[in-house]
Formats: sequence, structure tokens, C-alpha cells
Amino acid sequence: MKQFTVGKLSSEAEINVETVRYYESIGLMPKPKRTESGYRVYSEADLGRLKFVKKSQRLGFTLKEIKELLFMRIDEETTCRDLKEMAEQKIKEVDSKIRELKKIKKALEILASQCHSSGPKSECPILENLEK
Amino acid sequence: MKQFTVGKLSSEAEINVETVRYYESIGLMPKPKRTESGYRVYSEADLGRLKFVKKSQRLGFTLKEIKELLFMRIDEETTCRDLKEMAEQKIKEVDSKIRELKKIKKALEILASQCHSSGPKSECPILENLEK
DNA sequence: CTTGACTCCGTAGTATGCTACAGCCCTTAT
DNA sequence: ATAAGGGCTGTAGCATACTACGGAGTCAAG
Repeated sequence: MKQFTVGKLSSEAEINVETVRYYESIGLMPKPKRTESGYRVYSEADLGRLKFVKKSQRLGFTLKEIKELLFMRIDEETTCRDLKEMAEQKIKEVDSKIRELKKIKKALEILASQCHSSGPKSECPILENLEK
Repeated sequence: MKQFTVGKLSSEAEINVETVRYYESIGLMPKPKRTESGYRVYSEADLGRLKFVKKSQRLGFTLKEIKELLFMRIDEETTCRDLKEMAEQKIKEVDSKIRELKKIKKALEILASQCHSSGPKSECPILENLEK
């Protein structure tokens, strides 16, 4: 069974050593076994966990939510449906962010289109609009 | 010419008093005149500036960028075109965020669709996928 | 056996944008 | 006159997610 030092683990997961320690401090990574001299010793399962964290993060989950996902992963009470709900909740959040950004984009486009890059700045419709 | 205390100003702009002071500390709001007893005194122009900040913020500009916008607003060298470029740059940023979120949304939807909310959690495709 | 890379710990700093608090002074209404 | 409700300052805290640093001990290669 493979074992890793914190440096190996973090390079495998393409993550900073400090970040691994940080994750440990907030309970996202478990407290690992130690060598006699105090060095952290990680297993393949720990690497999997770290990758789980990274992947979840890329999907827009916060560390707090990932902590919950990790708990659900081992919790007896958690059902498949619970996990699906978690994903669907996140979809809703992402979707509402998208809609908000689209509104912002539209507003900016209107602003930009009103300005013809000529004339004195004092009459620039962008400034005029922002000042309203 | 209307004058405001910090409390009046902040309630007019629907912003926290502390936030106004914070904006002053980072140079986003100017150091206002003071009464003899040291109270801040604001003008209508200051209120306009505060609203400018709020509106820009709603359009996705960071405080740092707003600081620049405020500078451009009074800078002689700044042209209308510069402002338009600033807006277009922000449009690009917003657009790239939207595209990123759409990717995330799609990935989450695939994840959720694979799970039929039944069967043991140990075989939940959501977990399986996240563990890869 | 030495040297350099790695690890340890705790604390503090970064970035963003506020928000809260303590202990005091000032203003305004009753 | 007094009390409530502002306002003042400086510092610290919150939330998120790291990143850096100092001063030490440890391990492995040559």
C-alpha cells in the first residue's frame, strides 16, 4: 500500500503543501498518521480525498459544502437522493449567478453602445449613466 | 447647497455609515470637510460620487476599478474611448465568467442526471464521479 | 559526514469588502 | 438639564481560500 509524505501527496494532487496543512486545520483533510519524527504519512485514500476536494471545488462547491459532501460520503443515513439534491441545489445557484451576470452584461453593453468614442468626455454617456 | 452628515449621506445612498468611512480610508471617497467638533460634512457631489460607486459595483466593477473610474472621471487625459474600453473589458470578463459557469452547470447536470435517486449510495454516480 | 531538500509548527499576511466594538464626545429634542 | 441618538477614532473581526515566513529538526544522496 502506497504511502506519501505531505510533499508527495500535494504534488500528486497538484496542490500546495501549505494548502494540505490548511485543509487539515479546517477538518477537510483528516489528521494523518505520523512517522516517529513527526512527519505526516498519507495513504492512497487520502490522495483520493484530496482529489475529491479539488474536483468538487471546480464544480463550484465551497470548502464548507465539500466538507458536507465528504461527510455524506461516509454517512450511513445519506442516500443517493440526498446527493442528487445537493447537486441540484448547486445547479440552481450556478444558474442564478449566470442570469445575474447576463443582466450585468446587457447593462454594460447598452452603456458601451451609447458611447461612440468621440466627443468630449464630459458628455460621455457612460459617465452620465453611472452618475445617475 | 445641501450638506449632509455621514449618517444622512449613508442613508440617502442606502449604504452603511461604516462603509462610507471605509471608502474614505481606501481613498474611494474624499476626506470631507469637518465641523468644528470634527463631524464629517458632505456635499451633494459626494452623494453623487457614492451613488456612482454603488452603480459601478452593481455592474461588476471592483472597488479598485471604481477608484480608477473615479479618477478617469476627472482626469484631463482620459477620453471617451478610454471609458468605452473599460466597459468593453468588463464585458469580456463577465462573458468569460458566464461561459465558465455554463460549463460547470453542464457538468453538474450530467452528474445529477446519472443519479436516479435509488440504489445504494455506495454506487451513486455522483460520488463515483467526484472520486475519479 | 555534510549539504541541500524536505518537514515541522505557529503565526501572520494577502485579497475583497465590509462590519463591529469600545470608550469617548457632540447635538438635539423634551 | 438630561437622555437618546448621532458621531469620533482606532483596532479587530468576519468570510473565503489560501500563501508566506521564521527557526527549527530530519532525511537522503554523494
